[in-house]
Amino acid sequence: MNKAAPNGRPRARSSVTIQHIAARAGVSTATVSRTLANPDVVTAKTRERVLRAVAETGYTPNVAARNLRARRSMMILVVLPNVANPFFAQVLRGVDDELVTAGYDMIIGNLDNLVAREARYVRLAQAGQVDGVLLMTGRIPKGDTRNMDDLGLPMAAVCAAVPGLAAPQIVADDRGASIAVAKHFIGLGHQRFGYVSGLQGNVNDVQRYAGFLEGLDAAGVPREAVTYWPGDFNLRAGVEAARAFLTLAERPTAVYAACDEIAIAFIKTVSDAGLEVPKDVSIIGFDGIEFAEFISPTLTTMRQPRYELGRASARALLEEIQDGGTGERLIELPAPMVVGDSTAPPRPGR
Amino acid sequence: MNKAAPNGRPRARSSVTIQHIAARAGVSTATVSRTLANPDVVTAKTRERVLRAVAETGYTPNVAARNLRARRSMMILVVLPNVANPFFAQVLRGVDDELVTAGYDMIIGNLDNLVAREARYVRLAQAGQVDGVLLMTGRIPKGDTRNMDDLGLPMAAVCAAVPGLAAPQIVADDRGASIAVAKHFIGLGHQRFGYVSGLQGNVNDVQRYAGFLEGLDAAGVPREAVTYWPGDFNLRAGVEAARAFLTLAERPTAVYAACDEIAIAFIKTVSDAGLEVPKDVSIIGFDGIEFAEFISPTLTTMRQPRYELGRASARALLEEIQDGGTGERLIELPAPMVVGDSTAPPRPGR
DNA sequence: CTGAAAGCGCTAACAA
DNA sequence: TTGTTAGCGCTTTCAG
Repeated sequence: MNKAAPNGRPRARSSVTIQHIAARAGVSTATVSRTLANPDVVTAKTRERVLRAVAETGYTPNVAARNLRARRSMMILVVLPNVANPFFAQVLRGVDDELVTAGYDMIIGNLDNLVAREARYVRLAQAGQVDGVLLMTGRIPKGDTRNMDDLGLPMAAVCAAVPGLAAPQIVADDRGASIAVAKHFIGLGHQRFGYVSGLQGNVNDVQRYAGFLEGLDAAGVPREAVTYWPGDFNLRAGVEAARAFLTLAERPTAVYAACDEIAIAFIKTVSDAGLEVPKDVSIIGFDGIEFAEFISPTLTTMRQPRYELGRASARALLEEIQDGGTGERLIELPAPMVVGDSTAPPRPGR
Repeated sequence: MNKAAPNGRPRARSSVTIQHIAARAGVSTATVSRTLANPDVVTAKTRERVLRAVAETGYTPNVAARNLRARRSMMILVVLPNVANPFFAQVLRGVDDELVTAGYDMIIGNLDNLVAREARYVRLAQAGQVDGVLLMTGRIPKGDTRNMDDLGLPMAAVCAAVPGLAAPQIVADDRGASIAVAKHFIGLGHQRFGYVSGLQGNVNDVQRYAGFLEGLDAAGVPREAVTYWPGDFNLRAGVEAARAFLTLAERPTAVYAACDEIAIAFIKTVSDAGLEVPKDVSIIGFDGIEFAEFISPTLTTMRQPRYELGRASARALLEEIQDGGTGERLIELPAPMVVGDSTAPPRPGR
């Protein structure tokens, strides 16, 4: 038992080790280990004595020692673009629920949208700190010497597909949902369209834009009928796109936003400028965040099954860990439309 | 749960160890270790040889071994009520930013609002898995045998104060902010008030309600002039409170909501019922979430410095770890009012 | 400045 | 069924 360390030395922790338990129960350390890992393999009497000793002392096995010896950590690394983004918070809950049941915990690898931060987590993974990696970033984290996919570590991707990754990928059907958006607008009679993008180059954004164009194209809408405003996945982008929209002489009557935040900010901005939604302009968002139904007008949006995305991906990752990698496979969950009051036919004559 | 991969041994990880580096560089393992931990202590020539060997092999020290030997993990456990709550997501970003600079990573202990889940994380902490614990829950997690504060582990609390915890606590000034809310309403001329609570018994909620009453009391408002609606910190609570509000014959003209979600849902619900905000009823929320300024009318709210709460608490925890515990101390960050369009004087004659 | 050697606490062969 | 024993890969005295 070491005493209070003055200068940054490790303080006293749970100082009771497997040795103490062994001594107290009058058995070997191996028996203690067995009792804890596999109770049925020891006699009832032994088990009882060991467990009593454990209870009396409040013993908990040292994880570092166990990890070192057993070569596993029961930890999963979750790499995500930005912890502050509420979207991922929901997904994380699904991930956590699934991991906890399997006895795993999660380490958060927050990139804060900075590519430079990737290397840190590659290092962490390479150091044997985790048993698996869940990618929410849509790309393979780059390390100093090796990349995340070069570690022989079980992986899975969620939310954003990673091109060329040989691992399970669980994503929403961005393209299909976006085709549905186009169809919905077309069905209402719109003829001039706008798209406010998410982060440039983001896989989801690319898919959504592509799907939207595809859907419009199928209805014979020419590409020139679509105005594109670049953005990112934040509220600010909606404000800026709306301002650009307002300066237009001949405005689109139907705008598709890459996420709900953008859509909500767009609505707010054009409303403040005196336009009416949906009479003057219809808007559809993406994600189906909770706030969508608490603004006025309520937002028409494509609902991503965030919790289920989290669960499914965690489950897939656990399977990778257990089965040693059943490997590549793409699971696309549908993102159904939730119709709100932000969409309507265009004003006559528009 | 099974521990070993079905098909034999654990998969190949970073198989290069300090031994390999030592051999390759023609030095002892001790020298390799020193070079990596403290480069200045070896000669330039030695350093160069070791670092080359490291670079050539892509060697990364095994963390479990290091943890075991060094008795530290460079991991912080963050216990939070609910990962899915966007409020905490922001705080987490502050925490992460601070931890990363100090070389720490974080493990998320998500309680999912379930007290029963606490024990799991007490165990994790007791197992030496982390160097410190950050509590966002407003209570001390209870374990099977011991509680979180009984582990001799550095701790800090953030967002919600933990009564009787001998550790730094970093919170927003709920009480002071709520007094300001009362004053603001009073200044506008209101005389009948409502309060929609957060989760029953939650420290923050208790403080906010107390502060609100205190502020009203100071202005001579009798307790009967305040209607209380129980809730939790979710949108749904705002809907329910609003419905109750609508049934009242003589309605409050000023409502204070324990968080912005509640306020937003309240506004939506009463607006849909034909009332005008703020003409018929003024509303103030708490937190200052981003959406507050993107609804109509924009929300008056008390802005919590979420990112800063995260940073400050992480910093305090790191100090605890380094200084061996400077201990108990309460830091209250101000939560300034952001005035929106949801507050105004009551209609004449009300 | 460097090397030898002793473990950190635990698990898993292998014996008994 | 249980004990003995040999490490897992690393850091850190203690000598040299």
